[in-house]
Amino acid sequence: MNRYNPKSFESKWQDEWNKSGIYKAKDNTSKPKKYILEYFPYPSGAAMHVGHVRNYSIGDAIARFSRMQGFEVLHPMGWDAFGLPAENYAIKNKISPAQAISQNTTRFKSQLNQMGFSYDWSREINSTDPKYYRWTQWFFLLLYKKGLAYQQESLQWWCPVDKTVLANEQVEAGLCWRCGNKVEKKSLKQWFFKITDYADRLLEDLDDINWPEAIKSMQRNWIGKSKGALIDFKVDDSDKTIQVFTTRPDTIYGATFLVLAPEHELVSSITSKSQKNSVGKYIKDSQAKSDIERQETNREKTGVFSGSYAINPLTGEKIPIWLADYVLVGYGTGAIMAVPAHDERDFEFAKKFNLEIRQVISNNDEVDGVTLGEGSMISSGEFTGLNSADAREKIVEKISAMGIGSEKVNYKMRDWLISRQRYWGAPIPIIYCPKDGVVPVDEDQLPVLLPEIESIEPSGDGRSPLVNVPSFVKTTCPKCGGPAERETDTMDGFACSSWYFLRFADPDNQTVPFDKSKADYWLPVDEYIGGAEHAVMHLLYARFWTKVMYDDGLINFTEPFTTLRNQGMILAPDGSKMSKSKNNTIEPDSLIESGYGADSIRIMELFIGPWNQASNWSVDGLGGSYRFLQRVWKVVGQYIESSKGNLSQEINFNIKKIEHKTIKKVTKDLENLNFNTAVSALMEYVNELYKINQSTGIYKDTAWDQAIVSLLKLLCPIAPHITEELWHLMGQTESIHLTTWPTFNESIIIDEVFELVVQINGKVRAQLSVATSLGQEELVKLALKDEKIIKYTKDKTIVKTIVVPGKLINFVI
RNA sequence: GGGCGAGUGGCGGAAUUGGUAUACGCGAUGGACUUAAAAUCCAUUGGCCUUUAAAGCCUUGAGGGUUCGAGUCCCUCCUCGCCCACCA
Repeated sequence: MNRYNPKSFESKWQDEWNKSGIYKAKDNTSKPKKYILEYFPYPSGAAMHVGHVRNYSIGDAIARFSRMQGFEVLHPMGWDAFGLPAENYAIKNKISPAQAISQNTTRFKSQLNQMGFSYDWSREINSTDPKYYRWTQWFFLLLYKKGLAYQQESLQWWCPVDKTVLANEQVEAGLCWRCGNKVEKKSLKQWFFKITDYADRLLEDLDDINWPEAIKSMQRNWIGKSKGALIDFKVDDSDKTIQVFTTRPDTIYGATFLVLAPEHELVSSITSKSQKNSVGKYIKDSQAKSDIERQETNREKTGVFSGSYAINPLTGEKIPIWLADYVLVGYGTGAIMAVPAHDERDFEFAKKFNLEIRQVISNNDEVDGVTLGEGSMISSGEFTGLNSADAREKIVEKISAMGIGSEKVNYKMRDWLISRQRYWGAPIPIIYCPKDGVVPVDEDQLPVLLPEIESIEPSGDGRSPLVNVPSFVKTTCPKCGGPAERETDTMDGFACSSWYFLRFADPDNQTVPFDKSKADYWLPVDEYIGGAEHAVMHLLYARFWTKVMYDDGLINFTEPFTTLRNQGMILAPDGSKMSKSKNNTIEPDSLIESGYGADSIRIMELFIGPWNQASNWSVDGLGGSYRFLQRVWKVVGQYIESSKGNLSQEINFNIKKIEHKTIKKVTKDLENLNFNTAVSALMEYVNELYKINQSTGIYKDTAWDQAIVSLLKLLCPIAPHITEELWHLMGQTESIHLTTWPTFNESIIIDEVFELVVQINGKVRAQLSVATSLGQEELVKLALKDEKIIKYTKDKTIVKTIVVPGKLINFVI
C-alpha cells in the first residue's frame, strides 16, 4: 500500500460526489428532515481563509453526521453578492460588478469544493441573479401592500465615503459598519421598512428559540423596550406644550427643570430674546461635534438655558427649560423632565448649572445625593407615603384624567432604512407618475432589471448612478399609462439575505418565491451556523420578514432559525484577527497544495478547541492532524493487505470493547458538537488499535473487521476523503457517506474489573484492580488489606468510610 | 458604567457535572534509522528535583467557606476577552 497522500485521491472523490449527487436533498420525504445552514458567504475579492473554513467544517460535520443518523438533510450553499464590496472591487479592477461576482464565486466555490463540503449544489442561489432578486422585489411589494414600506424625508445617516445612506443598525459608534469612516447626517427622502411594528413580537419570540444568550441580549438591547409615560408640560406665557417621555412618572414632583435636545423642533420658538445668542452658539457647537464625541461617556455635561419656563403640571411650579446634548433627539420625544435627585445624568447637570435638586423618593440606596430605584414617596402631595411603584400607576392615572399624558411604551429600535444610492443592488420596484404619484410596479412586470451600465460610480449629488440611465429611468405609469420615472435607489443588501433560507427550499420556482409545501417541509432552519457579527442586522431583519410572511399566510412558522450557533473565530498564529489588509490570512488552498490535504485542515479546524471558542491557527498543530490521518491510513492499510490471523478470544474481545466505547463517546460528542473531544477519542482509538497490531503482529481477525468499519464511519463526517478512499480500497462499492451510523452495545462496554481508588482523608493512597462484581463490604475488606493502606491506618481509628461504587473508597481517620 | 464569557503544564486544551487534575495534540529533550537532513518510529516530559528510583509534599488567577472529597458549589477580590454604552 502507498503512503498516505491526500493529493492522490481528494479531488477524485470531490468529482465523484458531485457527479453522483449523493448530497442532493429530496423534498417531502417521509424521513425526519434536518436543515443545516451556514450563512451564505459574500464572495468578495479576498478569498476564504481558514477562519471561514471553520464555519463550514462545523456545518458539514453536522450535516454528514445527521445524514448517517437517518435524517433527510438540506445543506445548501449560495452567494450573498449585492452590495458595496463587490461594487468597489469592480471599480478598482475596472470590471463590472457582475463580472467581479462571477470571478469571485468561481474562486469561492472551488475553495469550498476542494474542502469536500457536502453541499447540494443543485440548489445554489445567487442574490444578484434576476431570477432571485425578482422575488426580493416581490417581497418589497408585499411589504408595501401591507403598509410596511413607506417613504419619509428626515435626517439620515450618510456615509460620505460609501456615498450612501445607512440604516441605524449599520452605524456603529458613529462609524460606517462597512468602511469604518465617520458618518454624517443628511436630510433625504428614503424608503423604510416598518420593523418597529414588529418590535414586541421580535422581543417576545426570543424566549422560544435556542440561540446564544449573548445574541438574544444584544437583540433585546437593540429593540430597547421601556415602559413609561408621555407627559405634556405647558410652556409658561405661551400656547406651546413640550411633551416628554419618562420611565419614572412617579418622580414628577422632583422634576425641577426640562431639557430639550438641541435639535428639538420647539427650540427656536421657546428661546427668549436675551438667550438667542447663547442658544444659537450652543446649537452650532453641538452640531460641530462629531457623533463620536457626542457619544463619549463621562463627558462633562454641557447645556444652555432657553430663557423660557414650563409649568410642572402637578406642582404648578415654574421650572426652567434648558437645552443639552445629553438628550438625544432620536429617542423618546427628544425632551425630558429632569429629576436630578433620582437620575445620575440630571444630577450631574443640575450640579453644574446650579439647578434645584429635590428628593421625592426615599430608600437606603442613596449615593452622593442621588437615590436610584424604588422607594417610598416623600414631598409628593397626595402621593406621599405610597411606594413608588404604586405611585407610578396612580400618577399616570391622574395625568391621563387631566388630559395631559398617557402611558407609553417606547423602543430604541428605529425603522429599517433600505434605500441605497448605489448601483449594485436590487432596484426598488416603484414608479413615480406626475399624475398618480407613487405607484408600485405590477407583480407580473418583475423583475425590474438592473441595467448594465458603463459608469457605476455614485452620481455625486447623493443619488444613485441609475439617474443617468434614461432607458432605465423613463417608463410608463402602470396606472395611467402616461410617462413616468422609476425609483433609482436600490435595496439594502440585507433585504436579499432576509429570505434566502426560504429560497433554498425551492430554488428554481418561477411562479412564486417558494412553494409553500416545500417550505413547510424544510423550514425552519434547524441549525444555523455563523459568526456573531450578524447579531442585530441580518438576524433581526430575517426574523422580521419571517413574521411578515407568516402574517400573510406564506409560511406556517414565525421564527426562521430554531437553533443558532456562533462559531469561535480562528485568529492568526499571533492572536490577531486575520484580514487581507494585515496580510496575515492563511488560505486552505496553499495548505492543500503543500500536501496536508483537506481532511487534515478539517480535523484541525475542529480539534483546535471548542467549536464556539476563538483559537489561534497553528501550522504545527496541522502537522499533528496529518500524522493522525497517516496513522489511520497505516492501520487500515495493514488490515487491507493482511490475511486473516488468529488472535486470542481475549484480544478479539478487547478490540471489540474499545470499538464500542469509542462509538459511544464519538456519538455523544457529535450530538453535543464536542468536535475536539470526538477527534481526541478517535486518536486514542487509533493509537490503541495500532498498539495491538504492533504487539500481536496480526492486523486482521474477526474483531478487526468491525473495528475498521467503525473507525472509518466515525471519522467520515470530519474527514470525508480519506475514509471514502479506504472504504473503497476495502472493496466497498457504495459511498461511505451513504452508510448508517454505527451503534454500540452497552453490555460489551461494561468492564469486568476496574481500578479502585483508595483514599485516606481524600488523598489517593492506593489503586487496586478489582472485580466489578464485588459488593461494597468486600471492596472495603480488600482495601484494608492493601499494604499502603495498612501503613496509613495502623494505630488509627477509621471514623468514617465512604464507598462510591465502581470508583473509590475514602477512609476518614 | 452596564451585559455576557473566560482564567488549568512551555502552548492549544481535557476532566463522565462533586469522586485518580493535566486525556488528546503541539512543542521540547534523548534515542533508532540515515553519509546527512527531512520523514517515520521508540522513550521521557506539571513543580519542589541538577542522576535515577522509591517515597513525600505542592499545584487548576488570589484569598476564604461548604464537604469525607472542590478545577467543578458558595462568598470576596484580581486579570483578560467580546458586545453595548448619556436610552430619560
